[in-house]
Amino acid sequence: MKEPKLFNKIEYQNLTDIVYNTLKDRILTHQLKPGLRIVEEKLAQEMGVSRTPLKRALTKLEKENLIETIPRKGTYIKKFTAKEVEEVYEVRKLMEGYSAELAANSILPNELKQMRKLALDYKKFAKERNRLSCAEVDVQFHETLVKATKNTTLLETMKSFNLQVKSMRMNQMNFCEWGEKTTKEHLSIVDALSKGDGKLARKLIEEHIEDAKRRLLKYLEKD
Amino acid sequence: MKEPKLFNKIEYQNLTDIVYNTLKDRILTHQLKPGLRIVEEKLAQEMGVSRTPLKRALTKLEKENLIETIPRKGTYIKKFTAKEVEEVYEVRKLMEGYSAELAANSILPNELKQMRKLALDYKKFAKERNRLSCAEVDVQFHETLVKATKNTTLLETMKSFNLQVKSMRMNQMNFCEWGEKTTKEHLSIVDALSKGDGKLARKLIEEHIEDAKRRLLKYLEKD
DNA sequence: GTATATATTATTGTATACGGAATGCAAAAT
DNA sequence: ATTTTGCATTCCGTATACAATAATATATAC
Repeated sequence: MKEPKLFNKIEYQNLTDIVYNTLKDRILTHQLKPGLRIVEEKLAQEMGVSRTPLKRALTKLEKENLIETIPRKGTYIKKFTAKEVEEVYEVRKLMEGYSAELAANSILPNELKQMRKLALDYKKFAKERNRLSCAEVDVQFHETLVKATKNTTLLETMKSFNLQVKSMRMNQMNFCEWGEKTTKEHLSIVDALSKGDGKLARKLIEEHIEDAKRRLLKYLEKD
Repeated sequence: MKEPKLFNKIEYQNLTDIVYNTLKDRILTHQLKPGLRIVEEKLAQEMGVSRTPLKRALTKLEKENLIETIPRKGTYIKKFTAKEVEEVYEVRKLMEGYSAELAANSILPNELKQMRKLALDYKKFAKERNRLSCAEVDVQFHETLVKATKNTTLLETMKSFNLQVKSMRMNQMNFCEWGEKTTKEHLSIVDALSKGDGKLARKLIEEHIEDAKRRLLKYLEKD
């Protein structure tokens, strides 16, 4: 008999982690703009911490390809080139195509349900022109798909990639314009999965990502 | 008219990078054994540096999944479970299968040449029972394949994975036993690539990695 | 003797200090 | 006018110091 827990473990967050998460958010939402130089002392003071935890947070972000550090020079918010966008989306296609085919046999009912919900949430947020929420729900949809493979390593890799994806498409102002289309595509992917049709699911998601890539690249060209 | 350069750029290596590279080597060769606890002060003294650069190096290694840090407790050399081995090898199959198919159309003559050389080097080292060199040459063979796709992002991801692969199979004492078989398989992959037969190259490398996975898992069971 | 409380030690997390490299600018030299 | 040099400033890399927490040992109560 399981007794209800009165308390959840309070998890200690060290300054490094807080700084890391805060910075990550500011970078992904482009409040810290790509190309910007980070001066450690200044930023540390603004955040009310010393350079020690800041530097550690920066080291982590560097490993995630969200900032670039040139030794003895400085650190800069990462600016993604068109080639990198192209490459990251290719890898996404690869990973998610594989996931779709595999997940068709292993996805759990509640995962299907969750994906359907996320697809509909997207529609709602798109109507409200809430870009940030659209982006977030979209990422979650795709991550749930990969999660359904039960391959934690793949999921972690995917998550790391999605950080870059978020930053890459942050500027895309017409993100919500495609709410209807995206939702329809997402739902048809869920459909294919629920029917256990892996080949179809793979085809659909690959096209879906390819589309998104093309839209994004076209958008970037205009800059 | 290009005048000959008298000087190459002197590249500065900061302590963090030196410590990072040294530790990485010791971890991958299991001179630092999986499960071992790292006490910062002690290790820093042994290496003759302060905790500052050491800590930064550890942060990097953590992002590469070579060590685990529990806040306020300690950091430990990563021990891989059978499930993780399984997962990493699945992702490898995915990435390299894709690379093989793609590379069949984009691989350059000198890349083909290099792969052939690496395959033969493997044979040589296997005869000499030089496990470390075998492992190194093997990794290079596979990385060259991915490099041939010209997708830098994919290559970087692959490299990061290969660090874990190296650690995972370090204990496998019978690594050289399979020199003949491995070399034959590597050469047949090069063959398929040189003929531009992407489908075949994919099939061959997927089987090759699947084989390696099975051997490794069987080996681990005995522990 | 076991369990609880307290003191001690070990170790991590963070702040600070300092040397030295990079940068920018003004003065000197060409 | 243009280049070069010297100097001041800014900023990064590293060492060190200190605070906070976890682990361990010791003492005390029952």
